[in-house]
Amino acid sequence: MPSICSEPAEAMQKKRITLRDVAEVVGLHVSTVSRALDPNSRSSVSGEVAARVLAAASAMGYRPNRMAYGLRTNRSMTTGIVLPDIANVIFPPIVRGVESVLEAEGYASFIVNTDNSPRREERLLETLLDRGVDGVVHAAATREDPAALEISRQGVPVVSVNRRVEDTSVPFVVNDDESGLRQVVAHLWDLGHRRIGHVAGPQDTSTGFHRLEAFARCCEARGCGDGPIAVSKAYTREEGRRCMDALLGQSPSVTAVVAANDMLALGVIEALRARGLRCPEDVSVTGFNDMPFLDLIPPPLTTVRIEQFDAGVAAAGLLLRLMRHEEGVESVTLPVSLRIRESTAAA
Amino acid sequence: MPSICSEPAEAMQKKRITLRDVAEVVGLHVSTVSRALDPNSRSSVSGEVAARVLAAASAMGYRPNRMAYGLRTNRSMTTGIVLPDIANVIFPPIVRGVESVLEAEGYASFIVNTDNSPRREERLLETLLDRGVDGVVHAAATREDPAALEISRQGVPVVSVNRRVEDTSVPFVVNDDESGLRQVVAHLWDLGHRRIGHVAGPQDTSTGFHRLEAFARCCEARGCGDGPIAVSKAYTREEGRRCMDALLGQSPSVTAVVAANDMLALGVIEALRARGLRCPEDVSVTGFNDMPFLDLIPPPLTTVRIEQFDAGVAAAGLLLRLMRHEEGVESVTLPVSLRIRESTAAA
DNA sequence: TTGTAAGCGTTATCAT
DNA sequence: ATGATAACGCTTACAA
Repeated sequence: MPSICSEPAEAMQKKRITLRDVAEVVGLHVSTVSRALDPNSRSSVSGEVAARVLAAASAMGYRPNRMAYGLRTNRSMTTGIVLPDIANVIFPPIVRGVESVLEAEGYASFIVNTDNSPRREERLLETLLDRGVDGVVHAAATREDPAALEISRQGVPVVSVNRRVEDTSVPFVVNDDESGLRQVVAHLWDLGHRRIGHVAGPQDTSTGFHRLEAFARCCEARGCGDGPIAVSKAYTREEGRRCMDALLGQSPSVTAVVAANDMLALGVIEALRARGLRCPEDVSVTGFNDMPFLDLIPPPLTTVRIEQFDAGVAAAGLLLRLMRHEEGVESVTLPVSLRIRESTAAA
Repeated sequence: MPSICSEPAEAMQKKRITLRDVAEVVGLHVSTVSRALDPNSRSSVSGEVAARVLAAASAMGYRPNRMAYGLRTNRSMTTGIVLPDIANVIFPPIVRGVESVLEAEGYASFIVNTDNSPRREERLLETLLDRGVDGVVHAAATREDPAALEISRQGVPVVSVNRRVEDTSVPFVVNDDESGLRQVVAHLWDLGHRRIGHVAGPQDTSTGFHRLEAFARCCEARGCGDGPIAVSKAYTREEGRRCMDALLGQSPSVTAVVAANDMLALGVIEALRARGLRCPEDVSVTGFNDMPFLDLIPPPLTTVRIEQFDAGVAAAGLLLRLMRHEEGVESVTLPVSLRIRESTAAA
């Protein structure tokens, strides 16, 4: 098929410049060019050559082929961020925190969304590994997370953030759920509430589980351990509504409800409103997370502030150390603080 | 270093199974195994062999190395989704729409977040291409988007969604901004408003630009073309507040304000409130997008409903056709509808 | 139907 | 300081 010039101006799919192209132009061997281009081995090449190669490469618009690089080195300079729910506004700040440190180190981050499905989680983790990510920040971990444990065991650096896997072989950055719940219950107790209910989070998440545990312990300690509890299946408004309905059916006399997070709390307040009950006049409600947008939604929610961005930063820090095979990477628990607003009032 | 068994049980980094490993086990050549595993060329291998290979591969937990596959075939079965703002809740439904069709076709999607920075956008697009994505769904396109145009020109399949690039070489799925704005202005006019202001979106986005154009045209046609206009630099609450302050300074007599999207509208209402003005009693306000959460924020916002999930589905459909090199991939404009709620009232 | 071998674009290990 | 060469794991003509 002898064609003088078969390129239609349209689809000028100009072939990507490779190392060989650069080598030909500068009249050197590809290996020399490779060395000149790699900051680490640049020292083993003459200054004159380094300069010439660098100039030619940038002039020609050379961009290394990451596939080839990855195949050869088994590194991709890419990390994955696994989110349980892309629509939950507490995660963007975490993502920003993670990216702020990883980008500075030359890593690109790909975000994936499990929609709280373990099957999707497993699939997506596989996908990420197939694409050769060097590490994973996991914000969608469950307490027993076979998929996360498996890849961690295989030697893939994984750090969970916000939630943790009970098996401590996966380092984590979490918020002090226990302390947060203690502060919330103390606050309600001080307001005179003696019949306090709890809309718990999904029990396969560490947050849901530990907040429920802390709630029970605090109430027990104060002698009001008989408050009603409803366990949600997901951190959504819908589940908040459903659980609150169940709670009220079971025990109409509650004067306060501790929700395991803000989303659930919003659902709780909706359920209250649907029954003609008001918050906080009839029932006090608390959340957890202090998510964005809360300031626009009445009543201003009393909640537990967590430092989302900082958690992301910390998680990325751990991941970096893991990826560098450093020793003694310790999990961290970040402090939280109670934000008293208008959804809680005297009993 | 003669070690009988140097593997510490700890770091049992069991080497990844390769095609060769499978080939050895079944006693066949790698090429035969490769053919047996590829549904397309499986026909050229005996049924018995196919079965044996498939069994062995799954028993051994074989997972193909995408890097090698990609290096060889120049395909990665991966697509990128570029978002302008991961914290904006209108994008999750779009992402879900995109994923719903791409996943069914075997593609994994990686989400990246530009934070509205053209520099980040350029960097992230490069990152995605370096990692060998087969196509890009671009929700962060600007009207003149050098980076998007460049990769599109290079032959990378790109579809923009929600926003469009003016240069039509990048196919798009957008909402009918013009119609939406016409409906909004007609609604306000019918309510008796004659002095209508506009808080416009960033003029480097097609949404901001075309909504402003449509606003001006509609007002002109009705003889109230002298309403004040403030142009925002980003679709955020903060910018909404700032622009509304400017608008009121410039022209305190407006009785209605059309915001270019819901985020801006929320800021507008905040600015109003800060001055002791009420919505809708003193000033009517409208938004655009009908984003999630709006139902919880008072007053219920009159806005333009766009079908976010559908837009994602449509965009993914176009992208698939592009990736298959099909002809005649046509951009689409989706219909919108006015949602009249309580943020608008008689003048 | 199966095997052979080349090659995708790199980096790393030699030798020069 | 630079060049030759092998190898990473896979696909795909081509040969048998």
